[in-house]
Parts: sequence; structure tokens; C-alpha cells
Amino acid sequence: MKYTEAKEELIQAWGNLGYSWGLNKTMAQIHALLMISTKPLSTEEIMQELAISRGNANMNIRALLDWGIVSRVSIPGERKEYFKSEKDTWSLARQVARERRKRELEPILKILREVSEVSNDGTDETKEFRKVVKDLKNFAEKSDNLLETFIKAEESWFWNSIIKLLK
Amino acid sequence: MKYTEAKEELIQAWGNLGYSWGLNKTMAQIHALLMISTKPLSTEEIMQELAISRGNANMNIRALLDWGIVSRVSIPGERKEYFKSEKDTWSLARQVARERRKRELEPILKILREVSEVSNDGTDETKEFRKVVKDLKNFAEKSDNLLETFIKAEESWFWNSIIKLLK
DNA sequence: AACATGTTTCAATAAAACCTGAAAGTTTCG
DNA sequence: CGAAACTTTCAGGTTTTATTGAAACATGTT
Repeated sequence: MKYTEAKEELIQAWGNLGYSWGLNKTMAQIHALLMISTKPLSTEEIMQELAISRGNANMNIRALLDWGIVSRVSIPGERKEYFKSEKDTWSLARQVARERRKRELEPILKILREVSEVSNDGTDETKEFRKVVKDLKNFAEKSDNLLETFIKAEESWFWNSIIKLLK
Repeated sequence: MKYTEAKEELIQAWGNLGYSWGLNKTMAQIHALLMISTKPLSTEEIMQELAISRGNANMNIRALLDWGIVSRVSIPGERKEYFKSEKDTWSLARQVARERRKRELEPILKILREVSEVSNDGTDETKEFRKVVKDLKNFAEKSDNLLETFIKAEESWFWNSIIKLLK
């Protein structure tokens, strides 16, 4: 397989995967581009490679900075801004986990805590509701702890434990 | 907090969460409804509760059946079909993990395996590309194994191991 | 067969998400 | 200051995705 073809395909696939991780397609594609680039890229270069507009490039780069998985790089003597991606897959995953925890798990936990205060009026509906919410809360809290551990863990420690688990 | 209010809020929140799990909003809301219902519901009842059309209800119920997290129930003497959700949070999570693995992780693994065959022409670009792909592949494979274990695991065994991990 | 009861499909429509490009804004430097 | 170099914003246009509702389809029942 040729390089340009492989590159094309990876960017495409990354676009889809990123999408299911809560990024959007373009965001994920910019990220893929930066992942495989040997050097930081400017907005200009990104626009060109992906054939997207300046506004689009700008907005999605900002979103990536927001997620904390891309950073600005200044090159001495140049006024343009350049961008590079965190390349270590492990830190990348940790960062994504951190964001998703903040954006998704925490809000639902908040709601679950709120609605678990529903007044018990003795009807079956309420009883069932309380039961379901309790279970969900329990699960969500366990997941939250697990995620937190993941986020804080060292790579080697984590995988070693997991490998033990898998055996 | 009153029941109807709590119910409303939970359905709303579940809609959002479900969305970030790869379901769509309505699908997730139907699911929430079935989770807290004390009895199986008919299409009619679902339409009413969520104020959605028949077509919409039908399509999303089908999608939930497809994901394997909702099942049909027939009530003797009734012609209508009723639906109920798997209520055990743990099996639910397992089922979602199973589907997402199939729908997301496997496709990207396939691509990663393909593009890792990129011919090494000695340029820096190719070198970097091969390195990145190798790392990603490694990570994706580890995740795949972990997911598989999760999917196959017994609840108690899994959480016990995790609790040990967390300590 | 005609009817009643329920389910599925799908073309049209509506809503949401996304992208563009030009204009406005900012920073740097002579 | 004023111009050049670069970045950000945002109204309007495009694409994608979700929803409706009515017609077609099934499956009994009389």
C-alpha cells in the first residue's frame, strides 16, 4: 500500500472513530493529520490538506485545543501559529477520558443525585423509580471511580494490572 | 421532588447520555421510559408519553431491539405488542459495550491493520506514519481485549477485581 | 371476503449540525 | 501611526439527520 493512500484512509477512519468519541468529523481529521505529521502544521497547511475553509479550520482547531489534545507551537522568527498533537496514545486516551468524564458522566451523576430525592409516596411507580435510580447511581459512581483511576494512572502500572486481570 | 418532575428530568438526562453512547436522543428516551416503567409498554403508550409520532416510535423501538437492550413481550389475550427493557444495569452496560466494540473498535482495527502495511520507502513521513499506526494498533488491541473481558465477565468477579485495582 | 386491529414503510418536511467566506479584529513592526 | 500578516467571528448557505403522517402491509375475526 502506498503512503498517500494509507494516509487518506487513516484520516478517514480516524474521522469516523473520533465522531463516536464525541468529536466531530473535521475535528478528528485535523487531529489525525497532526498525529501523523512529522512537524507542527499551520492553519494554512491544514486547510489545504483537508480542503476546508479557514473558518472551519479555525473553529475545529480551537475545539481541539479545548479538549486539550492539540497544542500551539510557536516557531522562532515566524508569526504564524503552528499546531501539534499529543502523540502518545496513552496520554491521548487519558485526556479524552478526562473530558468525557467531565462532559458526560458528571452531568448525569448530578441528575441522578437530584432525582434520587424523589419523594416516596408509596406507589409502585415511585418504588420502581427509586430502585432504578439507585442502581444507575451505583453503576455511574463505580464507573466514575474507575475512570478517575484510569486518568490518574501511570501507563505501565495500569496495563500491568489489567494484564493480570485478563489472565 | 415530585415523581412526575423527577421522571421528566431523568428521561431528559438519559436522552443526552444515550446520545453520547451512540444511541440517538429518542431511542435513549424510549429506553429511559422502559427502564422506569413497572410494566411493559405498547407503542401507543410510548408515543403518548414522549409525544412522538407512530413512525418515529416504531423505528426507534426497532433500533433498540437491534441493539439488544429492549425486548418484545406478548401479553396473553392481547394482540398489541409490548416492550420492556433489560433492567440490570450491568447487563445493559455489557450489551452496549458489545455493540460499540462491533460498530466502532473493530472497523478501526481493520483499517489500522491494513494501513500498517504501508510500504516503507525510507522517508520521514513514512517512518512517522508507521510508528503512529503501530502505537495506535497496540492501544486499540489492548482496549479490544479489555472490552472483551468486560463483556464476558461476571459482574461480581469484575467489580471485585476492579475494587482491588482501585486500592 | 370484508372488516378490525395493529405494524411497517417511506416520501415529504423539519430541525440540527456543519461549513463557508468575507468582514472585523488583533498583533507586530517599520 | 499605518500597513502587513495573521486570527477570529458570524450570517447565511449546505448537508446531514430526525420526524411526521398517511398509505401499504400483515394478521386475525366474523
